[in-house]
Amino acid sequence: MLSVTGPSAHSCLHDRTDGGCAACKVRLLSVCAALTGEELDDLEALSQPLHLAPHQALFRQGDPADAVYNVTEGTVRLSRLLPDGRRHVMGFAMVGDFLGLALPERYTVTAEALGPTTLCRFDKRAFAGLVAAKPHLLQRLHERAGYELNLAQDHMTLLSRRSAEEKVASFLLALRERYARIGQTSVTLALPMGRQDIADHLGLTIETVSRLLTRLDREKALLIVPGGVRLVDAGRLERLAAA
Amino acid sequence: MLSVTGPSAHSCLHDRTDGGCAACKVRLLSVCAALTGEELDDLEALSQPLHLAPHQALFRQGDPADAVYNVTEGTVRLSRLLPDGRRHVMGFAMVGDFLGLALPERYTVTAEALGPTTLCRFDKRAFAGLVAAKPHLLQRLHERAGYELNLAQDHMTLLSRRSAEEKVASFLLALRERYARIGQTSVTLALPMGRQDIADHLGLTIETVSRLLTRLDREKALLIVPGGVRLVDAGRLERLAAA
DNA sequence: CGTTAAATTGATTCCGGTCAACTGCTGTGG
DNA sequence: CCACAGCAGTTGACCGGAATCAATTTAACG
Repeated sequence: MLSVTGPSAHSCLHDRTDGGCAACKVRLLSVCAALTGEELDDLEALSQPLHLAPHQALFRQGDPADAVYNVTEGTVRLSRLLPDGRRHVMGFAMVGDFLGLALPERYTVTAEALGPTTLCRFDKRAFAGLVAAKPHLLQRLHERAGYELNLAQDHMTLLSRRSAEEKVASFLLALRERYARIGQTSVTLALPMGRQDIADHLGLTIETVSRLLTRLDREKALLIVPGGVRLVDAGRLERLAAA
Repeated sequence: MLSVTGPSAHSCLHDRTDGGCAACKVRLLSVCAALTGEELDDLEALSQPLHLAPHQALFRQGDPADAVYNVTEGTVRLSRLLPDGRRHVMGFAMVGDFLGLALPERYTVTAEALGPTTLCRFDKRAFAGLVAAKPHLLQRLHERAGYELNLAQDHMTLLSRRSAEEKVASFLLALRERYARIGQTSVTLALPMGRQDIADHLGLTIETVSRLLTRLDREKALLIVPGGVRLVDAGRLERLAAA
């Protein structure tokens, strides 16, 4: 299906039989990194592995928020629907990302799996209890929230002050950056999301995204491959994005 | 100068001689609301009143972040400068707003006073110490960060998916909402920021903002007055913003 | 009153949106 | 095994909203 996604889905490492949180390969990427030893055992007692099929919704905008999640495999699309039907894709949660950072009453976005996805689910009340008991976990959540806020501000700047071409180039580079952060370094970039998702993320139309990708392909800045793009001339993209 | 800003600047109530934090009129609006009694005394010991003249910078993007602030009077413009000179105004901090929520290493935005402004300054190290000692203060900071994140997401949606007219209408209504939150309820809305600031906040040009305001004036949805606008037909603005 | 910055207004351009047709892939059922 | 339905993506023609360029008017202040 996706020819460039690398190793396919496997069982959730948060599953107790697999060694639990201590062995979780996304632990150091996630808020769980705030915890050690027996604290991890407490966390593990709360965790429930969860598997989503492609296009399956994890939760919807407006639903009462009864759980928080940690993505361990795959990609989740976070979006908002406007009253008139227009959609805005806030972002994409990838391996190590935490959903429900702010511990809100109700979810403010809809979360849907883009492909086969696994997560760790934590009951919100129980998790909130743990947070209340472990200040450095709260500390870590807050740091993460600050980081997210910063990303959100970057994205605002992108949305408000940049041309379509700059948006697409920045998007690809930001995605490469995120893959690098989770140890995926390849010139070929998987795009688990569709063109419409990219458009709704960048405030463009699907046609514009398509046109720009083909143009960048034609100009040999990248190569469109099934399920992703190969960044042939990353320097050129960087120049476009920086402008 | 501004004919609609109401009572003019007065001395910072965080000043010890004025009764200190306990008497601070913005306390319940700010993160300080997390604290009570003697904890407030601890906070107060750290607080330094600060006065800014119009257009004076509080800190600049990239500066080492050595303090956090609470706005007690006036309005602060938060902006980012892009390498090529384009500017994005992230938002406006008003009475009760906290600057430096995420306790970052370096400021990610530039903060400048729009008019005469007073703030409480807290040394960051000292404040961080207090936060570490008082989990419910951290809790409160984190709640606030979540709220900010939510606002940022709303604004992203606004920037990416709405027409110029919707942007301007939404901006005015959001501003009214914020004034209401701090007890300012008047049909006349003060606009302490200039047209260029509004444009840079909404991802528009100054000409477009000016044209739209004039049009809304001509259509009797609002009335442009020195230093602000009078919302004559708020219902109409709401219909425009909701679209 | 004169100087300067902010805001408004007008003419024109152009980027990205809209509408529409087409391509190609994938899966399904006869 | 092929026909075809259905959908994602691409491509083209055209249009329109906001940007750009350019004066001009208004307000602010010494």
